[in-house]
Amino acid sequence: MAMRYGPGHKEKTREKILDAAGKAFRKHGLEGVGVDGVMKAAGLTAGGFYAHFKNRDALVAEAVSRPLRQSRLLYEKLTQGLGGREWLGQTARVYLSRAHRDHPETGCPLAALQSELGRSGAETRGAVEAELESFLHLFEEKLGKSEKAPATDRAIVVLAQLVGALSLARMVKDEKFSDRILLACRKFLAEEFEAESQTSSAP
Amino acid sequence: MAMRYGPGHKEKTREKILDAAGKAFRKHGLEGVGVDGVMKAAGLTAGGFYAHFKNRDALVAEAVSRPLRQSRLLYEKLTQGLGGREWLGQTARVYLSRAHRDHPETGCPLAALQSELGRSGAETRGAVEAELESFLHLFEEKLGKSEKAPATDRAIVVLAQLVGALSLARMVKDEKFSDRILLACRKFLAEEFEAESQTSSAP
DNA sequence: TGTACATCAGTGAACGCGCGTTCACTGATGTAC
DNA sequence: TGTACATCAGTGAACGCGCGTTCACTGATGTAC
Repeated sequence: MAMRYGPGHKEKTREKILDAAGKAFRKHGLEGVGVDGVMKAAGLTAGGFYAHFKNRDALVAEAVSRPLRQSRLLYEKLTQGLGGREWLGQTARVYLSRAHRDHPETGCPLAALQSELGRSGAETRGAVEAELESFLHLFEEKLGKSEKAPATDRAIVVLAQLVGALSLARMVKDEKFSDRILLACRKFLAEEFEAESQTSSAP
Repeated sequence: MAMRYGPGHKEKTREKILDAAGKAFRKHGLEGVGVDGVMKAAGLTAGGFYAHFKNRDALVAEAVSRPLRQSRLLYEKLTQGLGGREWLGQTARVYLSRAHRDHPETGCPLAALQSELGRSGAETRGAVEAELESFLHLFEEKLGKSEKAPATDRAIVVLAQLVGALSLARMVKDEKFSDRILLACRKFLAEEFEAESQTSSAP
């Protein structure tokens, strides 16, 4: 019972697979779900997979970098006009929220797959690095430089803080403890990080 | 050709397995190496494994929490007498070093296994959480409180920064870029983090 | 408009392989006499 | 001191299972006449 509806539908199926894979990998890890599981989640059977992707590695690279790119584009729109402390406060509040912590499957792939990405092949690592640089450029623009550190360094520190804090919060078992980690780091970024920072709001 | 040398040798074999597993898991991930691979790395055959551990999960829990505990005990000795800025500067220099980045197999399990730990079973997560709390207590003592934040919050922020920065540095492909991540976060911790902190050096 | 055919996205069974785990066996050590 | 036996850490073959990948097949769609 094959269901096909004219041209353009292969592309839609491909996107369904990528969406399912993106969620499954973030939820269960890059090795926690197989081709069969991804295809089942997309409402398909395993055999059809190779009509869309060369092999499993190609799927991983795309399924990780795609949501990174998508959320950056969305995020650029959402924070348009914001900059400096205002921007940082809102970013920290959203990124270090309980909702984000409890739903890795729709959240940041960097935090969800951190250690596994460090061990991934060249294809995946390259795609991730490019997206990571784009995020840093955005952060630089929003944060600006300070008396002591250039904008790039400040962007790196903020990104490391965000990603590290969310990972720690997901690692601990006790929910109160986890909440405290989120709150402490959110407060730090919103209230203490380089209080004298020069804002350079985007146009 | 079984090699056995009297009492106490089973315990030594068990430790050899744990050492091999600790390194292998940090290098290849919790799912990147199997019982067979761990036993081979320890110079043994797969079958003998179950004389030492109930099952694979029991090995994982112990192989992750043991190096955490060991490095904390060592680290407590090494930083005895230090506190405040001096302590933080040295900690950042060692943790965010290129040597640490390039050798996850002997480094911090939190950074090496971050995302996988977030998905581990209750046994592993519980063991990790206990060790993580011990580290935070040590950090609190060393850092002390500031005008704006209690010691616990400051300890959490520093730990998140360390773990997040090392993970980012391991994720990117370009070495110069990776070096810059380490340097930026090291500088931040050593020179900018709450410059007016009250030191409370351990006795 | 209606029939015959080509296309090709998706199916589902099959493959070889490595995994975690089990178990009958081996053989060096420590003990009994 | 010397021989016979019990112990038990470690061996290695075997198991059932799920993985990534292949491939002959299916059947709804679009096209030709």
